[in-house]
This record gives sequence, structure tokens and C-alpha cells, in this order.
Amino acid sequence: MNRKVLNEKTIKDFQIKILSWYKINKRDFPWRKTTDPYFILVSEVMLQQTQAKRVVPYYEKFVKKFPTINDLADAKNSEVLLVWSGLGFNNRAIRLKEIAKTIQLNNGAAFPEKIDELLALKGIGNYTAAAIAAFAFNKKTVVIDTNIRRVLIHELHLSENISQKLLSEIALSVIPNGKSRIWHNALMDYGAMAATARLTNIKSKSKQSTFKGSEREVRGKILKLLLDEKKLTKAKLAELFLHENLEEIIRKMKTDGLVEERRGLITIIN
DNA sequence: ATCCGGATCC
DNA sequence: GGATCAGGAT
Repeated sequence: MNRKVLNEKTIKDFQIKILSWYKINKRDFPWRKTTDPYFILVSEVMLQQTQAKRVVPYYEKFVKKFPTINDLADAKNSEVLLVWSGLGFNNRAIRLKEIAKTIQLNNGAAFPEKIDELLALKGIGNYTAAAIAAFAFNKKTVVIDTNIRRVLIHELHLSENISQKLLSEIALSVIPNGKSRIWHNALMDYGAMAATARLTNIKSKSKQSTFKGSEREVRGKILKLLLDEKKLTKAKLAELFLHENLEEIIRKMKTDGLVEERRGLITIIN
């Protein structure tokens, strides 16, 4: 059933190439100085679709303000959004807080270790669940982000159209025993610094529509304004933003749990 | 298949 | 200016 795709020598050479490169070139990030699953969770959610370098100051502010999962669970949404402000994809912040609340409620703040339990939390998908398993618990799990996918395709000469299933089998077959944590950090650094998207010409899987002039941009501005002003009437927003779809934009922000409306007053949910 | 921020790199 | 960025939910 599972035919072996790579021979032993190919695997060994690949491991040595990546790990020796990493020894010399590795990046130093604050979330690599800990194996506490709560801190790993915070970093991984922040890192979703966001350059690692840019996450660093946000991560440090965040864990200083919310040092434990209970601190985050008990925080107000507006406090969390304020620390998050500028990082983008703001519903990640709300989801992260909800995850903290769920863990606090269900497990008495005992952090779930099984992939299935992690996947059940809204805001944690395949990548983030695997990343927590690898970086917090050093589990031999298939971790594939945009960097690792590109490195595997480039270094092992795979097709860009390779199926998720086959890529996962290959990714699993090359993890050195007992070194899941360091291995996946090494692959990511190699992808981010050596086998970059530009150099390899391998296209990214996730694409985004133009941000400038988008409704997403308006959303961001509205939220930032609310963080300053605390509350605004819908009429005032209409006056400030003059957007034909303002109603729809606000509706989505409500659906995402960012804001609520009472008697024509828009506020951040607390 | 689309939507969700905003900065950073060329 | 455009592509990319440690993705996820619907």
C-alpha cells in the first residue's frame, strides 16, 4: 500500500543538508526559548499568514500582558485587540482568547496534547495543531506550512501539484527520530532564508485579493477607531467612511465577534 | 472559492 | 506596484 517514495540515502542526505545548514544559519525567536504550549499557541496563531520577524514585538507584548492561559481567558476582548492592533486578521485575536476560555473551562487550564483535541478548537487548523504538537511536545507529526511545503518540493524535486496526501507521507518519512522540534524549525528557516519563494519560483498556495481600497481595509480602520473612541454611532461611521457596503462590513464584524450594536451604537464586544 | 490585515520584500 | 507572508473558517 505505502510504497516508499524516497530511498534511505536520499532521506539521510536531505536531513544532513538541512540540519547542518540550520546549525550555522538558524534564526533566533523568543518562542523558540520555550516549550510551554500556551506560549507556542500564542506564537502560532500570530504567525498565521504573517512574517515571523514582524510577529516578534507583538508576541513579547502579548505574553507580558497575558502571562498565563488564565490571564488571557479572563481578559476583555478590547484589551486583547489593543495588544493585537496592527498585526492584522483581527478575528485571530478573538479566537485565541476563546481558545483560552475553552481550555480553562474544559480542562481546568490543562493544555490538550492530542491533535484531535487541538483541532476541535476554532482557530486551530491542521497546521497549527501539528505545530503545537511538534514545538511544545516534540511529537513526530507532519508539520507543513508554506515554507516547509516549498522546501520539500524544491529539495526533493517534487511536483508543485503534488497531492496533500503524498506530500504528507513524504514529510513524515524524512523526520529524524526524536528531533521533530528542531527539524521543523530547521525546515522553516531554510525555506524562509535559503529556498525562498522568489528564488525557487514555487508559487504559494494561499492567495489574497488586493488590500488597498478593499472592504478589509475599511474594517481595519473601523476597528482601530473603535479601540480609540470606545464607541461610535452607525451614523458617524457612515459619515466617516462613505462606503456603499458599510452595513455589510459591520454585519461581518458582528459575525466575527468583533463588535456589537445596541441602539445604533457600535462597540467592541467585551 | 472567498473572505479575513497590514507590513515587507523586491 | 505586485507577490508573499509558520492559515483557518465558511
